[in-house]
Amino acid sequence: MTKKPIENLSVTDAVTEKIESMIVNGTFKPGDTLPPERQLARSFAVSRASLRQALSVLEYRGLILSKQGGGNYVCDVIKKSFSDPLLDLIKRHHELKFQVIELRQTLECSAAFYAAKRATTEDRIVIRKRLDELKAIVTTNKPAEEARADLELHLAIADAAHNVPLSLMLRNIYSLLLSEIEENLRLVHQTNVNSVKLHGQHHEMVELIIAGDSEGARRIVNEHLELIRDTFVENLLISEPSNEKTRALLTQL
Amino acid sequence: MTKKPIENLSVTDAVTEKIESMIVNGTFKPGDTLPPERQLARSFAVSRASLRQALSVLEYRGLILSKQGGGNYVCDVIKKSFSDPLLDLIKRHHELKFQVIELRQTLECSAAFYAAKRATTEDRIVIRKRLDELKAIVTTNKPAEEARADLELHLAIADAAHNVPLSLMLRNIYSLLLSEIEENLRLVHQTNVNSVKLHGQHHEMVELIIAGDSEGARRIVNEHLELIRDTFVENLLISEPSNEKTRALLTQL
DNA sequence: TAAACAAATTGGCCTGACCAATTTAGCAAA
DNA sequence: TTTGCTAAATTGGTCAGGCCAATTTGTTTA
Repeated sequence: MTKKPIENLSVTDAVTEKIESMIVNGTFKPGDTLPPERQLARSFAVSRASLRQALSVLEYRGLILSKQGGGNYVCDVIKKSFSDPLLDLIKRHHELKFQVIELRQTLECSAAFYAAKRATTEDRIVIRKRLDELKAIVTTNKPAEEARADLELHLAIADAAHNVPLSLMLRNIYSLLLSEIEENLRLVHQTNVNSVKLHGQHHEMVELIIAGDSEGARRIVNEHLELIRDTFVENLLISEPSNEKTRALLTQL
Repeated sequence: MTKKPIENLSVTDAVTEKIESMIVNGTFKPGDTLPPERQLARSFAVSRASLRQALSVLEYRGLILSKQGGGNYVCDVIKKSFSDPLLDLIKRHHELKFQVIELRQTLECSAAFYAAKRATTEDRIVIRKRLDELKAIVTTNKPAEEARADLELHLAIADAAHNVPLSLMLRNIYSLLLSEIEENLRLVHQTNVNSVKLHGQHHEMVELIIAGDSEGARRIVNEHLELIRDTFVENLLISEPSNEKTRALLTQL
């Protein structure tokens, strides 16, 4: 006997699903205005408050748009919904981005440390290859591709650490920060000093890892991410110098 | 004259952002229960209906969880994003546990480092309280409760680091390792030397964090987890001495 | 000590009301 | 008729207060 999972839908959830399906199956078409809230609530036999809770979720999801005095409109462009709440959160809170970079620093330092200890011959070959590829791309001056190549190098190092959870976690962080990293690279390249420094660090960290100098590798990666972190903070200072959150951030350093 | 972009925030949206910020900046921590809706509404000077609309969006986004009669809880957001595949993996592959402990070591060292730098007065009070609770429980000789109290102390330290992703990640690791930690404690207590050492470390790490000695805190936590890691390995050696994976593990140290 | 009950707490839901933005209808002027 | 303005109706935004049901908490009882 297959036990049916108890239907634990709240009134609000039920209404949300109902309206959603009516939009999906074409009862309400994009651009349409929904019936007035009072009428809609009556037709669903729920209170206007519950209906409005449902509508607010639908609006957050980008399915409808509410205009005071106007009505509730079905959006013609279904906004891509964030499947990942954390990603969503980080996009809107800069101080979290800083924290993620900090976390990245923590994890990468360890990754380099263990990579220097445990990298196999194949690992070393891959790491060196990624470094060469990065160097080649740098000369073409294409920030997006460089960001990707940059990440590939760091990823190769992470994998060489032979710690699955560690490398999984870093992958997640990279995907979170990809656009951020592009932006940062652009900024780093505005000052030649930093640009040279960054590439020097890449070279050095690879050498140290391949040489098996775990403490040295940890140190150089720490410096590397220090530079990245500082660039990010500078970026913030330029774009939002007097922002409250920005100032709060600075007190933590 | 800088024209301010018109603040078109509805009451509901403003409340949503407010609560969200309070979660992000640590006013409400994962697992916390929010104040009752009526009280929260009063403190924001909005109606309960508006507050509830905000809460419903936050719940949809997976930031909080409402339980009728219970309260509104702050979720461990990260479960949905960072560690979902990770959790799966580790449950099915025992050899990953060692790597998780290693990851824990990495994360906790950083947590202690930042906690020493950033802990507020309240943080310090909580940390000291957790230590006292742990000490009290140690005398009762109940491994399960001691494991929980142990984790609570480490958790308090993680929270004091004021890095949301870091603390979320550690929470997941703890939940993953809870049973493992109990087992380890049992083992540690079989030798009085280690037992005394462990509790001494707890005491010392709290003192160093409260004193603001970030490097010292990092060092002592590293030693602490080194001891834990070694105990785990010894445990493996006892239970599966000639296991292939066990032997492979030893070559990595 | 532990189990069972009762009270207080808390979220879920509803009704009805008022305000503010928008739309609509009506009317007057060109 | 057309245009432009104004007032009324419509509609979403918010609030206040109330009742119900699930949960938690404290107390009593076996």
